[in-house]
This record gives sequence, structure tokens and C-alpha cells, in this order.
Amino acid sequence: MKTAKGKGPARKDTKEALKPVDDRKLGKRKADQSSQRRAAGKQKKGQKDPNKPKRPPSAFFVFLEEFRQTFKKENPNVKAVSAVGKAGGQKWKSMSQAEKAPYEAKAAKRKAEYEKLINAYNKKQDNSADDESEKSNSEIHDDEEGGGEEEEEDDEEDDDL
DNA sequence: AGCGTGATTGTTGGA
DNA sequence: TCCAACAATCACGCT
Repeated sequence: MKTAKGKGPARKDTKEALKPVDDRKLGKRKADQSSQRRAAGKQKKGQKDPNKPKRPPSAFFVFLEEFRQTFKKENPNVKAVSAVGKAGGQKWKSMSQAEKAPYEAKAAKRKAEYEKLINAYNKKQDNSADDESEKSNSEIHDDEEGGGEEEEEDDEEDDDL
């Protein structure tokens, strides 16, 4: 199953259909977020791999990065990250899929790079037995042309909503 | 002095 | 298949 790249986990389709509202918070996330930073800041018990690539930012985060700058410009007095999160989240939902399309496309790129990083990371893990140096790069062919960056496929489906 | 937290949604990974 | 945790940010507060 390809987990439907654009649709995401089946849970969304099922649950969201039943609960179109953003009740996804489940009330557990709050507590989780607390430990979230702890784990991230202090890393998990055995996750002491500084080379391990972090998860790619979702389209929302990509949009949020830009939104943060705009938000700060509009509200230089507001320094609360939560404010940006709320405003960003609200606007994000207000945006149409077409608007989110470019962000999703960028997020897709991040994900692609993430997979590549993970691949290299996995290779590294294998080589880390001897030495985590870069010598094993011979396996990794990084013939990635930074200049020859092809544009995203403009495959936006205009579904009227 | 230093790190945890708060808030957003999405995505990935593990069970 | 589904749940849970984590991705950035940034100033403030508590230990």
C-alpha cells in the first residue's frame, strides 16, 4: 500500500470523516508535548545519533516558517510561539488546497531528501561498526545537481470546495 | 545559568 | 491498521 502520499494515514479518512472537526487532539497530545521537548532536547535513551536526520517538516511547517516571518512583521510585539501556531493553524485551515499545494510540494521535497538522508544514515549505521567516518560514502552516489533543480509537477487538481 | 514549555498540524515510524 | 511521538520557534519561568 502506498499510504496514499497525498491522503496520508487511512485513519484520517475514517476518523476525519466521522469527526471533521479538529478533535484530533484527543486530549493526550498536551501531555505528550511536554515530554516531547524533553526527548528532543535530551534525545531518547539510545538515540544519541547526532547524524540521524530529523523528520521532514510537513507542509504546515513549511508554511509556518514563512508565516512566522509575516506574523512577526504584523505583530512584532507578539513573541509567543503559541500565538504564531494558533494564527498559522487557523489560517492554514482557511487556505485552500491550491494554496497549500506549493507548500506540500516543498514538503514533498523535504521528505525526499529525508529519505535520502535516512538511507545514508542507515548505511552509516552499518559502517559505524568499524568507523562512522565518511569513507563509506563510496556507496552513496551523491550526483545531485543543485543547479538542475526541476520544478515541481504542477499536478494540482482543481476540486471545487 | 540552563533547559523545559507552550501551540499549531502534518508526517513518519513503530507496534 | 492505528496510535503516539516528534518536527520549528522563541521568549519566559522555574529549578
